[in-house]
Amino acid sequence: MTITDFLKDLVDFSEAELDDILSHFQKEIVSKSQPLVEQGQVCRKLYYVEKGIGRNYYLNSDGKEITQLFFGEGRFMTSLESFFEESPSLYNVEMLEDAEIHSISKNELELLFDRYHKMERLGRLLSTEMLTKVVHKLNAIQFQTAKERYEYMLTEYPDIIYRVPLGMIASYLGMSQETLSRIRKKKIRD
Amino acid sequence: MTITDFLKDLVDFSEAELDDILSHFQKEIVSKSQPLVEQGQVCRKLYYVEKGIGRNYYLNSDGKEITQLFFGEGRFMTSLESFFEESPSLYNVEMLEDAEIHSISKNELELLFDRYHKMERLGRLLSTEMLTKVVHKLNAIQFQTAKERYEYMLTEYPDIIYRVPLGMIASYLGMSQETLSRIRKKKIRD
DNA sequence: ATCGTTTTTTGATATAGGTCAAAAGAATCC
DNA sequence: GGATTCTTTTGACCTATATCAAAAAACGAT
Repeated sequence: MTITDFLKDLVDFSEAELDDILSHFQKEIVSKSQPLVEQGQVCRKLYYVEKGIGRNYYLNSDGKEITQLFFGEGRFMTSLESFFEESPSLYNVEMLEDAEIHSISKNELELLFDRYHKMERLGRLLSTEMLTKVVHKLNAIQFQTAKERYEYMLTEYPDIIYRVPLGMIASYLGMSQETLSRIRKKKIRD
Repeated sequence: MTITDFLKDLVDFSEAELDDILSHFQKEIVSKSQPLVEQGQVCRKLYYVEKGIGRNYYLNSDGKEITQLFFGEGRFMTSLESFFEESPSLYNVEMLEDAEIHSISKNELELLFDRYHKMERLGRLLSTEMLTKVVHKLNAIQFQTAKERYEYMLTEYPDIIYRVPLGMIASYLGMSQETLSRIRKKKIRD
């Protein structure tokens, strides 16, 4: 879904408003694995994912990559806290496929928030939506077995599960890659 | 912190705006354990917690209570998805102490969002803040040992940890009450 | 203060899922 | 199209934490 359609769907901007808003976004073509943000840097941009899948991840104390969130097409992606509070990012952000994204800096975004009541609404709606998604995930992780967590992933992100390496999904679901591999095998047999 | 001070701190409302906004909230005195929302009902209100601690929780398939989130003083509390999407709540919501809260219905809130650009901003800021908190928790839960999760709780919610029963904290942290009891005992010895 | 209820602790035992290591299978590159 | 690298699977073993059960402690109401 193009960013234009996405914005129109959520809030009924006028043509003029929409044009102005879109003019503050930059289209970027990025290739697979090219880092957009690195752990320790301040994340300066918010991205809309038009094509591709992104993720943010960090290296734990054993140097293992832990995927925190995936961002599919039609989602806004950033290193949340870093972007909004201009603090060093705890996460790396990257695209997992060659991708087309649209970026906007914090200043430009704030400017749009100031200028348009409707833009502020858009921000609120997106933030609330994201919040409910994260709460869902939290629920899945907090008290479910490895098998149930995999099933949650299957229903919630069927598009993503077959497009990214197993190890990333495993860490996203809070289990080892070996465990996920065994679960998946057992699933297929059933 | 009173709701008035809280709102003023976040966004610079004029006196008139603030008066109008506050007039849409109802002050409620609720006693401990009195249910505000029950699993299956639609949650009709958003609450500001002025005094007391609230939580939302659900009963899992074994009938055990799982606490999902705590809401301390100065926080907005609701059954998130239920309130915004008017869907049956997955959670029960209650106060854990005799409490003073301020409530607003979805219609009145939407009315304020429509009326004031600044109100919309308030909503966005609160939602974003909540989002980062939940992401933090997710992080803590996803890959940390029981001991580390307890330490996260100590630093993130030192006020809450000594005011609510152990079992609720244990389920909030995704571990059994026995495990939390043993961890805490060991901590004291060090 | 005392009885009943709720919460916390403790001990014994069980198990889901982790870790390590190696093999098998895919994908990528010259 | 084989060599190299990356990803997934498999097996053996181990550990953190769950579960069960019962005692101890704390809390609340009369």
